[in-house]
Amino acid sequence: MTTQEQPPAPAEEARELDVLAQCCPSRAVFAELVDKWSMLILMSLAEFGQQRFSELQRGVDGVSRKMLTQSLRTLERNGLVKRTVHPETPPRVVYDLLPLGRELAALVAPIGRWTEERTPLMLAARTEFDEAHPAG
Amino acid sequence: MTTQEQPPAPAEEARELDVLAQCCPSRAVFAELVDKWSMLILMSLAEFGQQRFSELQRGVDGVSRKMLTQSLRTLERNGLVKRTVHPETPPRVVYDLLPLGRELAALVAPIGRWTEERTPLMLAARTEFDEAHPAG
DNA sequence: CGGAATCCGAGGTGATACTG
DNA sequence: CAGTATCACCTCGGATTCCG
Repeated sequence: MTTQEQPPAPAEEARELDVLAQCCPSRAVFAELVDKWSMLILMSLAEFGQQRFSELQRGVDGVSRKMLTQSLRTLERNGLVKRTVHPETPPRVVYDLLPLGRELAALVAPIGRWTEERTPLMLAARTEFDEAHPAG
Repeated sequence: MTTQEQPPAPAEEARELDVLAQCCPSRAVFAELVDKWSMLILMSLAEFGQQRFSELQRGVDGVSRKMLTQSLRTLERNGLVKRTVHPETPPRVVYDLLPLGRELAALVAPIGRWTEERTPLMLAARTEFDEAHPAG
């Protein structure tokens, strides 16, 4: 990507959008989406399809109602997730991925699978590291 | 993946993404790595190659020394990054990706590029959402 | 220069209670 | 059921200072 310094873009949107730069809007968006709960929610929705609030809370193990609500709101606000309220009694609220969310979920899933594959290696590395650094 | 001994396997219920289960070791690893700063650091190292501490601090815009140190330690401890101290004066410490880190960086980079591409869409979605939910 | 140590405020967590 | 509200924590992250 923007590996080498391009000549200063002449006030064009050809300007390098780099998430590494704090000033870039994409950086703030990145910080909002790259969140532990948000990514797990995306994975759950991508794997099991649309789910109710309580299903998500059970699916994404360990998430509190507060954080689940908050993360879903963020995902909804950025156009990644659709929230549908079915006016029944008791009420039924279903969350589903929008195209934008499906795109990101497709990129996130490999990280989940990679983590599962490589966890043994990383746990071994931890042990080695901790033995080499007994003090701290 | 399903590293640990399965308790009385409650029938099927075979999860494909163990990272969603709190009990699975990969979940804790995932939570450690899926961190804003860690991912930005990986992107910087992947894009610009090995870098010194101060270079990383300038490259990953906005990161404090504390969080940079902490994130680098975590990455080092899990075997993703190698820390090399050159005994000079002033001291020179260089960080570089290990194979494991290169693997993850390759998965993270697309998310960064995707964020940059889709930021305009998400900002638009935000505006729409905020207008539809004036109360908050 | 590359941290470690310290302090401190913001924000996440869990429990509980309440609403529509 | 799907939240919101509140409170008591307690961890996290930023700023500052000090050290080899």
